[in-house]
Amino acid sequence: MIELSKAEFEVLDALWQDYPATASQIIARLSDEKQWHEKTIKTLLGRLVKKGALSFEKEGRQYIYSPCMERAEYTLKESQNFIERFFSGRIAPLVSGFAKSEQLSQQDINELKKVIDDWEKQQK
Amino acid sequence: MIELSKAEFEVLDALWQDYPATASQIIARLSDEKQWHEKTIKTLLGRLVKKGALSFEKEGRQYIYSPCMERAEYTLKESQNFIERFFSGRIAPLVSGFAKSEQLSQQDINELKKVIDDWEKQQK
DNA sequence: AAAAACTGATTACAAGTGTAATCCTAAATA
DNA sequence: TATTTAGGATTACACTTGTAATCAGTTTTT
Repeated sequence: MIELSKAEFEVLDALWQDYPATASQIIARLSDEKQWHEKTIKTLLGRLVKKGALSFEKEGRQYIYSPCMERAEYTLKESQNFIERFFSGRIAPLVSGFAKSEQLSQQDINELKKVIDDWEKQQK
Repeated sequence: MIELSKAEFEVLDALWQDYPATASQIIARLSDEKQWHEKTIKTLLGRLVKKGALSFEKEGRQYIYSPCMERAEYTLKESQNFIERFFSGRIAPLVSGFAKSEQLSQQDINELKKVIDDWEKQQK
């Protein structure tokens, strides 16, 4: 699995919002949430390319970036990894921890029910 | 939140197995799963103390270590953090991702149902 | 008592990370 | 055309992390 740092992920996440995109578009998107210097973001873009998380095409003297994988694919792998490390690969204890500490809303519960429902239909 | 590295967490996890414990007990526990040198584990213990994740008492010339927080408390915070970063704080999309990629077993589903059930009883 | 072994403390060192600044070249502007 | 500017490439630098080795003092062993 490609290992991304937190900052790298945030840049990739900005690209996932809408791609392909140029560096300056990505910088513009991030400027709302982060106080990163433009140079910082370019460094991170370079590292993402080096790690194989992004590809680009030249257009004039600019690069047009695209992610090399889908967000869902990446977050699924990260999730598996996380759940393996902290909960021996089982997902229920994570949810249970949230429930016990009253971190679950009725909406969460409804959404979870729907996920279960869909899963069961799928099995049939 | 105290930030622990992967290696640090594994050492702390070994301590959570049973504590208080001495360095050599922790080293013994870890020797099954990891090929870490004894010195490496002691370094990690030192870093955990420095970060405030462990405390110790002297007993003769040894230290008897204890974790400064419970495992459930730590994993809950990590989970919140994770879900915030990757799923904007909502837990269902994580579970849904697992479901879609066929990572959920019937047992997982049963456990999740139970969590939901308990939550609903709690609400009443 | 001298040597060996064990404990924690200190030091080491490369790779990764956050956070840019500087350099170099091409394009835009004055 | 001379200069400023915008883009990417290269360099920087402190802090963290993985992974120990060395040091220094105290028990054990011989």
